Amino acid sequence: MKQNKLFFNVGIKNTKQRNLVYDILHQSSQPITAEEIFLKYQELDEAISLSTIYRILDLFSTKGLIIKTYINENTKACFIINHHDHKHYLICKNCKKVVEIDGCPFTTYEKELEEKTSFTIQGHKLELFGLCGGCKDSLL
Amino acid sequence: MKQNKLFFNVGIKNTKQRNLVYDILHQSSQPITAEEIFLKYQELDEAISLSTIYRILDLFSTKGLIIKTYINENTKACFIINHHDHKHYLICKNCKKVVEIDGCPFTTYEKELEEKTSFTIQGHKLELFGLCGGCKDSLL
DNA sequence: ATGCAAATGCAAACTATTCGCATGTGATTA
DNA sequence: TAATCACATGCGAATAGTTTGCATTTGCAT
Ligand SMILES: [Mn+2]
Ligand SMILES: [Mn+2]
Ligand SMILES: [Zn+2]
Ligand SMILES: [Zn+2]
Repeated sequence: MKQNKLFFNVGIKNTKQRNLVYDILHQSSQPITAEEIFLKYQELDEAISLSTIYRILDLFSTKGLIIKTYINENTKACFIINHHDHKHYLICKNCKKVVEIDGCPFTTYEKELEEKTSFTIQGHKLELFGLCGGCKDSLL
Repeated sequence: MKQNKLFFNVGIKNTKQRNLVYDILHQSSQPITAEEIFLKYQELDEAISLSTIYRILDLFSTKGLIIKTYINENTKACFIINHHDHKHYLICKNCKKVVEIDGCPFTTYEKELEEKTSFTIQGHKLELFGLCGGCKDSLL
């Protein structure tokens, strides 16, 4: 099997399953669930065990290749390629569309808060929700 | 049983279980899970079925008496009394302490975003995480 | 090519939550 | 106060998402 630079760099083995799961995540513009990956995998006429997908997603997460997130008050975990840029999402409550927001509205706020609370702030999660342009119109 | 004004107002029956679950939520300063409620209920030498707790929490949520939230990237749902004020939380990654932040850093930001994205924004969820004062010290 | 640690597949376990159904209870009415 | 009845509860079973144990297979260093 052709060496995978990405996997080699983080010190994990190169397998057919990992390559394909990575490709699927890479081609997805939105966060996707383990089961969605499973289904896309099958569409490519390949077989994989769902537990292998979970193990791969876990590994990718700890190696920092992907981000695990619970979007949309959901019970299912979602995964997305880690582009190493800080992103937030806008989620349509009606059609569940997820739109990336660029930029982050916090710059000074976290500093203020650190002083007020004596916490050291390491990160945050911001999710905005509402109705997208399309749904707004169709719900008239 | 003494009439419960709060329950009467939202048109639901007054039961021992509902009263006690409400009290437990009311006395908790932090969001708590169904199971935590179950355990506190038992500490009061009362018995209840866990499924009844889930049904009560569901009812309280739809009646607007409480808020269901998935805090801390957690797989379990948490519940807290609805004080009808907009709150955010600061969560310690080490000890899991949850601290309320007063105020909300967004005022103009949502408007800007509506223009940029054509979404109608109806709400948002912001969670900040880091280390609390105590944990910062003890992790030296 | 060989050996071995690590990855996979499968089934079973697990956790949080929901549901069906028999029984019990609170609110309304007489 | 007693009768009524819709609705609340308890119990166990079902479900959804995820994890784990173990036998088998595979990638990679030698
Ligand atoms: Mn941000
Ligand atoms: Mn806010
Ligand atoms: Zn939409
Ligand atoms: Zn702490």
